[in-house]
Amino acid sequence: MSKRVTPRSEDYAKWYTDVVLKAQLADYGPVRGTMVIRPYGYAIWEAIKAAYDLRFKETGHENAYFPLFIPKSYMSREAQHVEGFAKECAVVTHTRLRATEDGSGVEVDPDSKLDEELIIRPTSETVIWSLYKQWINSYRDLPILINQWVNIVRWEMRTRLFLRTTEFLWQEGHTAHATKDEAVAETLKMIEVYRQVAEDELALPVIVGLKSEAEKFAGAEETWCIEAMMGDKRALQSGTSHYLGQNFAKAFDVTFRNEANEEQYVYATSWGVSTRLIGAVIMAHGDDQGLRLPPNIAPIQAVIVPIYKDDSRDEVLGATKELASLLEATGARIKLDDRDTVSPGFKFNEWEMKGVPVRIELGPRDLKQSTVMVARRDTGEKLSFSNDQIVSRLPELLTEIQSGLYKQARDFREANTYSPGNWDEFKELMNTGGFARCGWDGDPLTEAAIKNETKATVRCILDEQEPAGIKCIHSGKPARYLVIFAKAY
RNA sequence: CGGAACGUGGCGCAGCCCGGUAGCGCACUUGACUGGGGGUCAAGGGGUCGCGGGUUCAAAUCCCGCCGUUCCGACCA
Repeated sequence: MSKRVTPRSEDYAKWYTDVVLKAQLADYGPVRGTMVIRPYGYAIWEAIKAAYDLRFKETGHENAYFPLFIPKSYMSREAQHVEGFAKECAVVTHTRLRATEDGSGVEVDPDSKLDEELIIRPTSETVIWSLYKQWINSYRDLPILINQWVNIVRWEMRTRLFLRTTEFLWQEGHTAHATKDEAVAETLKMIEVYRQVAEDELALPVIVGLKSEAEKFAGAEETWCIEAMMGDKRALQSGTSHYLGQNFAKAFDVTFRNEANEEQYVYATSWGVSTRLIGAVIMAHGDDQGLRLPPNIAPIQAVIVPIYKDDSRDEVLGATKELASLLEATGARIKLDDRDTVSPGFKFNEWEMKGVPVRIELGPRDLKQSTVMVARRDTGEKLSFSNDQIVSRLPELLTEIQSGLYKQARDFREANTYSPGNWDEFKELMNTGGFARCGWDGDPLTEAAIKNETKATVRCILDEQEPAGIKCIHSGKPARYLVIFAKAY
């Protein structure tokens, strides 16, 4: 493997894969479409997870765990749901192996065939609603506000590390409510939580909107989403929150008695974000040196690299250890890279590849002057600070980098968001890349035609209100919605 | 599932056309020198050439079959 990553301008897809592999975030698993999340990548996931989990709990949700296996028959209860997921379900048909007769290996034991096959969850609405049926009898049992952090399997044809893999990690919230208003409010509350954490913690500017009929979740009445622009100007759906109406309650016959002693179906929501967010962070912030991590989710916020010759070694190492504990006392996540086996130049490149926001160099020169050299990953700037300064400046520096990365990504999105005036301009824009903010007549046939001609899809509907005086970019009819069109991952 | 390419030390590749001792770079091991942007020199270790069959005195190389992977489409968080 070469030392550098493929430049983004040369081959964006290859750049992405290079960064994932060289920053040691993930590796390919032995089964097609699977990935191994390596410790550094998993640490990023843990930070993202912690940020979301905190907000979920603050908004009244509890974590639980539902089984991986779902009876096949459950999948067919909700008509749209089965249509949406049937083609990508992994199915368990047998329960054991046996040695082959010639002893050369193992084979499926035909005697162990299951009467009813099991589906490995592609999402858990069905299994969860089969339990909610048992748990809900009265309005006094509502609302139920449950979340789970789990792995799921969707047998995709083509996969890409973090963005689309056969198995991935996510969280899925599943709530049950007595009224439509309450369920709709929950749906909106959670998309707002998604927006906040994406923007405040991942420094990922997102657009909040509603999915079109074609793009919404299989089984939902309405799907709300957050959409982000990646470094190649394509869109990435980064989180979704669904208002499910009474669809699953009806499919699983979940009713309750309201205060007037009337039997009613329960209203539902579900919402999820996945390890795909790691892909979003990589593509929103990464550059040709590798990853650039927002300090709030960086496993290491500042790395200290000692620089010494044999005669200065003990003195420098002593000083860096002291500095490390001073900086740790500020609450920052610090790594002292005291490996003696690689050169400082190697460490610089390695930590830049891994996106550590701040690098602090300390060598004999600094020792004499009581200073340190500080390099910012976001701007590449190198600055000299006195020993005292760095301790008070580091927290500020991390805050600046956090907001700087957000601002860079938002400016990039704004600079690449256009309002094309006619169909030719639209087509040209979809060729060169970017978001198109324009009118759409709301007709699924128009949407399909646009996708067919340009590969662009409705990323989200910005406002449910009919926009005055705006025409559909494709049909020229009065627009039903103001939307964002873009090519998406 | 349609189109294309590729399977050779851990990784990336050359060798194949034209059959005859399996090679290069990176990585790895040991030592010395080095150390402020991916170090230098020296000495080492490691390969059933994806699997199965065929042709041949002889197969990484030619032929047939299978398996796998990647890329491009359709599908998708």
